[in-house]
Amino acid sequence: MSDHPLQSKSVENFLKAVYALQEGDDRVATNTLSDVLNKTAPSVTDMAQRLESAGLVDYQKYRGVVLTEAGREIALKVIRRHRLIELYLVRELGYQLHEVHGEAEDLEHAVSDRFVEAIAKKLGDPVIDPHGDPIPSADGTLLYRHLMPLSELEPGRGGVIAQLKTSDPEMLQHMLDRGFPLQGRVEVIARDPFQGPTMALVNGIQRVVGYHVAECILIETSP
Amino acid sequence: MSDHPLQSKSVENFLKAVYALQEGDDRVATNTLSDVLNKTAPSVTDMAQRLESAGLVDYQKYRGVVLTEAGREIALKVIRRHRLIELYLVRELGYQLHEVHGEAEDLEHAVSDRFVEAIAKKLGDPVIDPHGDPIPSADGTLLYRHLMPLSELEPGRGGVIAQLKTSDPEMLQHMLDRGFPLQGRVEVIARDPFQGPTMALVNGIQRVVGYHVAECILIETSP
DNA sequence: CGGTAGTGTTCGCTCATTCTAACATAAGAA
DNA sequence: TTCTTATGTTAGAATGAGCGAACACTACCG
Ligand SMILES: [Mn+2]
Ligand SMILES: [Mn+2]
Ligand SMILES: [Mn+2]
Ligand SMILES: [Mn+2]
Repeated sequence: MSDHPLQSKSVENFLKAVYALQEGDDRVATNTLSDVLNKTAPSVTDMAQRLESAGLVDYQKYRGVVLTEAGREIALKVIRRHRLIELYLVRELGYQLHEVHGEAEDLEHAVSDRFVEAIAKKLGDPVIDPHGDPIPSADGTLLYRHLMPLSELEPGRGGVIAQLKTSDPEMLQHMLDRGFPLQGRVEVIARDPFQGPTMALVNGIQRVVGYHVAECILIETSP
Repeated sequence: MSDHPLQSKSVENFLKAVYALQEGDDRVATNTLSDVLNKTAPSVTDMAQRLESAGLVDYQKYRGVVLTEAGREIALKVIRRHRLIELYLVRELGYQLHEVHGEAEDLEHAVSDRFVEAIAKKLGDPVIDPHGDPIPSADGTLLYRHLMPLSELEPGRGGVIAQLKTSDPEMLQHMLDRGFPLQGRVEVIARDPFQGPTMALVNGIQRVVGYHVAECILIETSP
């Protein structure tokens, strides 16, 4: 427990990464963060210690990190910014889907609350960003949906493409190239074994996509 | 002469400040920069030396600093960003005039070229920002206008309010409160001596404003 | 239980930014 | 011209952010 004001690009990115990796209550390993953030392990340990003493994470030597409530609040705020900015870029400034993540990754650390709420209002307080991720509300609430990876849908089952879960512009582009747009109606026809490709009908057209990509195409299933 | 990539908020703000203070060829004193940037003198000297060795300014011990061509290019680019952002905030996001400077001061360091050109296009490639400052074009050209401070206009003379030359939100608010909006048609009626107030007709209504504020209200004069 | 492979931390450095205190120079007054 | 004051620079230190090399734990295998 400390006071330190502590805020910066590095800190915000760190907290966001912890939030994203920390499913449930699991502690996040420093080396995992090292990979995700593209920083060396010593840098991550160092940041973990600084944020621990700032009260934003609970860090325990050799057993990783979890967000405190204060840390979680900041993470959600940054994620809200990120996703609203992405949507704004697509809707108001003509960005392509694959262009927005990089830009938002920087802008999220520079815009004021005033700015965020102005674009939120202009966009009509949206709840989903252009990749299909939920946008946290100003008070930190997230829309919950139970989504299944396309890679796990049995042949015969289907639904709507609800999320393209990647921030890699190349993969995103690939998904669209292969004919899997957000909101598309999809029905699985078949899947090869050994992590083979999935064949599916998307909006009535037959499409094929590899296993690892299909893992990142999330479906809101219908009976 | 060096290579260093060197780019950052501090550097960009420094170059912008030098640009603004450097009328003609005059060297800018480190202490002047110290005031404007709200940094101590040693910090400024230090930055001057680092930018000298990066080839962005010409710094001479005890005689201040001038931009090199490379430095000027960066300064103009940052100013373009700043002013386009200000205009965008007013036109598209409903900001008040006095709110935009602070926001732009941060955003100018975070937005990409892609972003700047997107908003420039959306705004119709404007040449004047919401304070009346000229917006440098992408290739660094500035609209030139010969403007006179209201404080120097003889009684009987007049013109159009072309620029409110302050970044202080309070002063800006004050100018508008006193009835001196951009584009207003103004005619000087009288002025008290000893740096006294100026009386003027603005859009037909009689107004009064103090000397120091009148110095910052720039007029495009008519015969 | 003991040993090793893999994980995670410390140590010691570097750079950018900023500050305070101490020192140096330049410019104008006498 | 010499002295004083105002202006400007160095010295020394701190903080945040990162890195590579060396060291320390854990966990799992036999
Ligand atoms: Mn994103
Ligand atoms: Mn970011
Ligand atoms: Mn401004
Ligand atoms: Mn700035």
